[in-house]
Formats: sequence, C-alpha cells, structure tokens
Amino acid sequence: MGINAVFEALSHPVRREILQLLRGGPMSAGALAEHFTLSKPTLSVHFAKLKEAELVAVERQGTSLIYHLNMSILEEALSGLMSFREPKP
Amino acid sequence: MGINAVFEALSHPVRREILQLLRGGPMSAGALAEHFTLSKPTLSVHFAKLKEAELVAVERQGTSLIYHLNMSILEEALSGLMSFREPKP
DNA sequence: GCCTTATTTAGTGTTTTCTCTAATTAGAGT
DNA sequence: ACTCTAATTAGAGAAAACACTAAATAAGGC
Repeated sequence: MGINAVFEALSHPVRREILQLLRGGPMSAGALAEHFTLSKPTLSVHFAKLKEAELVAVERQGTSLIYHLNMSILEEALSGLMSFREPKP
Repeated sequence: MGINAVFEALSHPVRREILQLLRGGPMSAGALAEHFTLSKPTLSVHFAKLKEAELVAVERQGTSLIYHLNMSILEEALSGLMSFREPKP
C-alpha cells in the first residue's frame, strides 16, 4: 500500500516540483498553485495524491490549508532505493 | 527527458521488482519472466520502459537477451531524491 | 445570517497505461 | 533453406490518470 503510493506520487513532474517548492518551507495550497499554469482544482488533485502517499501533511490555518513535507516517508523511499546498491542478503 | 523517464519507470511495482531481481546479477528476459504470472509480451514492454529510462542495459547472448542493472542512473535518481534532505541553496 | 476568500469535490472528456493474443524478428543448429 | 527457441513488435480493449469547468464545503468578517 504505502510504497506503491509513494512511487506513484513521485512519478509526475508536477508533484515532484511541488515537493521541491516545499523544501523552502510550508506553503498554502494557493501559494503553491501560483507556481503553475494549471487550474487550482487540478493542483488540488495532485496535493491529494501526495497526501495519500504521506509525502506531505496538511494543517489548517484559518481559511488556508498549509502543506509541508513529510521527511520520514521520503527517507523511507530513499532507503528503499538505497537497498539496490547493496548485494542481496 | 531522462529524469522523467526514470521516475515514470520506477512507478510500477512490477518494474521495481524486476530491478530487485537484477540485483542478484544479470538475467535473461525469459528467466525474469518466470518470476511473474504476466505474459512474456507484457514483461517485454516493462523491460522496454526500464531500458528507455536507462535503468537497465541489454546485451545479446546467442538467442537470449541478457538484462543487467545500470547503477549510474540509479545513483543519479538517488542523489536527486537526496537533495530533498538538504535545505534549499 | 450573509458574503467573501480559500480550497476541495463532482462530473466530464481526452490521453495514457497496462494487459492480452497474434504475428514478426533474430540467432543457432540440422 | 527449415525449424526450433527466445524475445519483441503490432493491434486491440479495459482501466486509470490528467486536465478542465461548475458546484460544494469550511472558516472568518461584517
């Protein structure tokens, strides 16, 4: 369930760019959307996929939803890829 | 072009499992196919995507095609993910 | 309670992915 | 040349992904 969703989420360039943007710190959905020419609903669907993969977490702040990176899942995916480098046990 | 194809290739569980199998050393298309319940043509399409992403390389040996891991591309994708861990420059 | 702002959910059409079976290519041996 | 094995390419259909516009939800200020 988990690892599949993570790699599926990472497969789209827009979603990877969203993660890049979040490296600079938490951002609202609207602020993120301004960096793309896509419509807000389209971006919202991308956010949902990143959230489903737990690559990002959401927190409400007034009327805004603030997204931020979830490092631990990223580390997990990372170490999964890392294991390719070691000879099979 | 390159990085997109790599993440696209990594997005399918079967293709990730193919890479896992290749960790044990080079294998022929047929030998790889035996590890799955999918048809050989289907697997062949997965091989093609991995090859397009340059995650694997092919070499003919008689009537067989031998696939093996291309570490350098894997390292590249890896360090690309790694950069998420560092604060933005 | 009503209006505004921020964002998501619903509905729709198009494009892409994934799988299959059938046909084709490539090399090796007789 | 013929045949066998190994693997790919071609064609087709079902399922999923992606983008849009329009409608719904949630919180805050008047």
